[in-house]
Amino acid sequence: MCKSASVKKGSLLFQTGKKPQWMFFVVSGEVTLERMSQQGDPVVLQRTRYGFVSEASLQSPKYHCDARAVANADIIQIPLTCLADALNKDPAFAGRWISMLNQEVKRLRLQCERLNMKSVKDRVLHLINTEGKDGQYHVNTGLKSLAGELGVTHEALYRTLASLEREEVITRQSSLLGLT
Amino acid sequence: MCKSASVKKGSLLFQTGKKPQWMFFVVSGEVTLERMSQQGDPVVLQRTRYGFVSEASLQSPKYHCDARAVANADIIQIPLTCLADALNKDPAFAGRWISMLNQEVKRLRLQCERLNMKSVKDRVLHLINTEGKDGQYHVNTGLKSLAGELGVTHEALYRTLASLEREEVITRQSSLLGLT
DNA sequence: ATCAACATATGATTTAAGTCATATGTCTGA
DNA sequence: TCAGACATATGACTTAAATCATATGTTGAT
Repeated sequence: MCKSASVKKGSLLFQTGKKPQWMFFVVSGEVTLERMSQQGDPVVLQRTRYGFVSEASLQSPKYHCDARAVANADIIQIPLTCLADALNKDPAFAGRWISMLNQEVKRLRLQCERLNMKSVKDRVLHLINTEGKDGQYHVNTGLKSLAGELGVTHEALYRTLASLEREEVITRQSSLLGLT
Repeated sequence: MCKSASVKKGSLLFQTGKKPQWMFFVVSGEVTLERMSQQGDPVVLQRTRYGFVSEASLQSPKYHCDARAVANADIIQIPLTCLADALNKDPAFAGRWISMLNQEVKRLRLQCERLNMKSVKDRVLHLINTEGKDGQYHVNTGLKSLAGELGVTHEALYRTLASLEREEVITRQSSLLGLT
């Protein structure tokens, strides 16, 4: 019923406009949900290292974005019919699914809150406080990519991190950002 | 089981930190979900004129934001126990609930995409294109409030709208923004 | 081991938006 | 109907971030 697959870095799990047939679960590696902006640069809508990709496509007639493996990834594909069955017949499973969607809604609300902040400094601190653990945030995919998620240029992020470190508000050890 | 209530403009349906007991459905009026930023100004996380407020609080031990009636509102309160029961026993209802969460996830992803745009002009056009209907967006709650949702100052929004109108990219008739 | 591609980093300059000020328009409650 | 509160609007000035340039560090493929 379900099937496993390995996908190469750069390949697409699905494309905008196509009809959803599977639900994808990322076991390892990394998959992003992307849309092209009018300006032609890709916007990352979701980034998954372990979990479902495009949960919201469950009842969609077609995808509204692309899913791209940004690193070699192992994924599990579940037929949507199978998933719909499980949701219908297993209330506990449906409950866990709802739970996951609730989490995603909360995460997205926090991200919107963050993107509403004017200064890069505020966004970085908000990120550490909301996505981090004990004032420690692990940068998984490089600062350039993080800059994109924070809605700022990579230059602005480099400068802000350097400045925050100089002011001794945060510390940096390789890819770990910590509040002092 | 469920109970109706009228709430006055300005009053809170619930507060940050309190334990969720009810799910609220807005029948008329308007309710916002708000959090105070470090700077002390409120950030609107959700704005509902008809529908559920704080769907994501279903399985939360406590609220992570306030719900405020920003206009006199009529609401229905459903005990969470009752809602949980319905989700458990009625797969069709659970399906509709999941559907609603899917919609909210998509809406939030679009909002994040919008907030990632650098210029006010781009955000306004993206808003009309994604939230509008046939290139027409109805401003429900005033431009000042819209400015907040777009993550810009009201002055910047006034100027941008005036400029877009001057350049004949959009038209404005009272509270309707239309692409030309 | 070397090269190419890419991330990180920082300086110089430009620009869009924020901030502050002020004025008019609109709504609401006494 | 009047007054106060608030939204809309626009100008002047400031500022933070974008943009453009350049340099070093890191990584991966051949």
